[in-house]
Amino acid sequence: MMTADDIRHQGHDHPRPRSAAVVDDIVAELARQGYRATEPRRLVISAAAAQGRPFTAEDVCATLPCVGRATVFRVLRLLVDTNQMCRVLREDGEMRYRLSSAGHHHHLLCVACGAAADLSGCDVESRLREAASAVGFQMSGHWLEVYGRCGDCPPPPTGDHPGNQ
Amino acid sequence: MMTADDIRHQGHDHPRPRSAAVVDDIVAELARQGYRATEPRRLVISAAAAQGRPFTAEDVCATLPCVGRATVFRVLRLLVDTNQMCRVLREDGEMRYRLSSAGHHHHLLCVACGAAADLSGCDVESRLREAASAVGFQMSGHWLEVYGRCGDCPPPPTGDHPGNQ
DNA sequence: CAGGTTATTGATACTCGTTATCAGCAACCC
DNA sequence: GGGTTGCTGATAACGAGTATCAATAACCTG
Repeated sequence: MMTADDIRHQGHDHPRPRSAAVVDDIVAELARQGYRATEPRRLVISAAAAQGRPFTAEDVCATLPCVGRATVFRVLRLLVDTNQMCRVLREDGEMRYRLSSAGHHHHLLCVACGAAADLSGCDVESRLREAASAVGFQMSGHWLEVYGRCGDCPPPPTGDHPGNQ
Repeated sequence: MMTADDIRHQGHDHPRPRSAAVVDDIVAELARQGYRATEPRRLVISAAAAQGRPFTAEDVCATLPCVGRATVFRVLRLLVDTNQMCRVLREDGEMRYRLSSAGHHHHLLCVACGAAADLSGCDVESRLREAASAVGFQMSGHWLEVYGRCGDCPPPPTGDHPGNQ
C-alpha cells in the first residue's frame, strides 16, 4: 500500500518538499487536540495539499483508491471542524474544500481557471455591521466569496463583436 | 383539486390579498419570457410567497401534496433561473430559497428565528473590487450573506454565568 | 517492548436533495 | 374546437454525505 511518505517523496530527491511540512503541521495540530495520527489521515491531508484548487471529496477519493470513501469524508469533516480547512462556495452554489490558514478570511475565486486565493486585507466587517444595525440587526458573522479573473487568466471577450467568443 | 385561487383567498373576505399580486406578477414575467401559466406553477409560487422565511423545496412539497415533487423542484429552479427567486446560504452551509425582488442585494439572516431581510444599501462592491485588484484579480461578482440577530429576537445570553443557558 | 483500550477504519447500507426519463395531459395559438 | 408542444407526475436514478458495525491499529501503561 502506498504511504504518505511515498506521496511526499514522489519525484523529488530531497526528502521533505514543502507539502510535507504542511501535512505534519496539520497532523500535529490534530494530535494536540487528541486525535490520532493515522496513515489514512496523513494520506487525505497529503492529497488535499496536492490539489491545485478547491476540490471535492470525490477528487480526493479518486486520487486515493486505497482509502475508504467514508474515511475521506470523515477526515475532511474533521479538518473543517478543527479549522484547518474551509469550504468555499462557487458562484453556481457548489461547495468545495480548501486547505486554509486559520483565521477569518475570504476567497478570490477565478471563474476562468478555478483557482482560489485568500483575501485577508479587507475590512467589510465594520461596514456591514453599520449597515445591519441601521435596520435593527445585530451582526455576528458573515460569509463572503469574491468571483472574477485571476492575474494568470486572459481578460474575457468583450462580447460586442460576433466571432470572438 | 385545490387551486391557486383557493390558496389566495383562504381566510380572507377581500378577493385579492397582497400575495395574489406577487403571484400574478411572477406568472406574468414568466409568460413574458415564453413560459406557460400553469396551475402547478401558480400553486408553487403561492406557496413560496406564503413562507415566512427562507424555505426548502421540502417545505413547499409538504404544503402542496397535490403537486408532484419533480414539478416543485422544476418551478423553483425556473424561478431562480429567471431571477425571481434567490438562494440563500445559511451559516451552516445549507441552502434555502427565497422570493426576492430582482437586482443585486444581500441577506440579513437571523440565527435565532431564521427570518431573512434584504440588505441593499451597502457598498461593499467598490471596496472589494479595490482589494481584489490590488492582488491582480479582476472582480466580476460576489456572494455575501450576513448573519446575526434581527430586531425581534432577544439578545443572546452572555455565557459568563453558568445556568443561564 | 508486549498487551490492552479504544479511537479509527472500511464496506455497506442508507439518507437527503435534486435531476433524468417518459408517457399522458393541458396551455396556448389558430 | 383542435392540433402542437410545453408541462406534469410517477418513478428511477443520481451525487454528496452520514450511520452502522465488525475488524484493525494507535496509543498508553506497565
